[in-house]
Amino acid sequence: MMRINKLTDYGIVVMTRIADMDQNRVHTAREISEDTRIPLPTVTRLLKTLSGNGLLDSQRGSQGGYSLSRSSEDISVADIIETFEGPIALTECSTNTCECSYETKCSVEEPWQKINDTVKNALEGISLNQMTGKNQNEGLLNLSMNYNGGM
Amino acid sequence: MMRINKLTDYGIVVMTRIADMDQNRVHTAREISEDTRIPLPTVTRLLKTLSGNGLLDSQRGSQGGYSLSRSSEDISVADIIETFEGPIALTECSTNTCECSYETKCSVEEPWQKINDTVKNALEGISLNQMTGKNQNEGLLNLSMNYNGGM
DNA sequence: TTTAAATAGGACTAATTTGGTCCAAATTGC
DNA sequence: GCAATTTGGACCAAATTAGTCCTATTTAAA
Repeated sequence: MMRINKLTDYGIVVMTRIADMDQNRVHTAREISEDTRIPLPTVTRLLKTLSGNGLLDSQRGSQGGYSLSRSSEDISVADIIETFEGPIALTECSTNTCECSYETKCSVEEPWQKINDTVKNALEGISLNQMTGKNQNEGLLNLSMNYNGGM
Repeated sequence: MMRINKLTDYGIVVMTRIADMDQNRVHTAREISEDTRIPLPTVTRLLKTLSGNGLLDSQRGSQGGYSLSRSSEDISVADIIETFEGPIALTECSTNTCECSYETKCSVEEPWQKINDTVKNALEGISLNQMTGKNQNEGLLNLSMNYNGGM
């Protein structure tokens, strides 16, 4: 548990898949559905959300489809998660709209901010490019170096 | 979004509160409920879970109650989260029971493992002691130093 | 200009998870 | 024995999430 939502997970799969495809043409929802085996209606919704949030460019009409709005190096896992789930925040308390119905909750607010920042930075450090097949090893290497270096 | 559950959040509040209390005696569910303003039945359940997982010691009967099973320095936020939510894993794929119904999902499995490790390590680095009022500043300082040093 | 192939937007339902409450049993100290 | 606790488990209500479907709009090509 402490999971990201299933749709977010699918969203990352879909984006990864598009990043792996030919960048010189657009890809239709149907094509991506067949490719990932995620049901078409669901893929449709994912793509709408992703393009609505600027991670994908869309082209309507016949011969239309979707493509990455920027290079896969410039799209992070955090970008995708935030598209589906809003700002990365493990507790309500760590958002600015905190109401803190229970007194003591507030004493843990500041530590939570830092915890969230840590998680957020970790996720921002993973690019879509690192999730794709070809660049997988490089990506992993970088991540573990960055992380272990600090601890 | 991408939240830990409310009960987990409460669990951290409760544990923090107990860590802030007199360590020389046990504390009843009623006392903790009044202190945190979390309803008694809910507190009862939280405490049962926490003691069942070894984070609290329990003493039955009259004059009974709960106390930390070990020093607040030796209990991490990760310990508490895992008590309520099981192993820290942002996606199903990152647990060993992954079924991977969609082919492409598997190509993102390894990166996810690393992402989870990063998050997990961050949470393991925060002790309950750091969440309490008195030691708050020290704790925060350590966390941010650890983290920023690496990136 | 018509048609077919796409995306866009939003409503809706079913399934799942979560939060919260309650009850009966076991334990312990007075 | 009695009162104060924890223990274990069942249970229901509320909220969230997943998934589907329908209609409108846009575009390219026949």
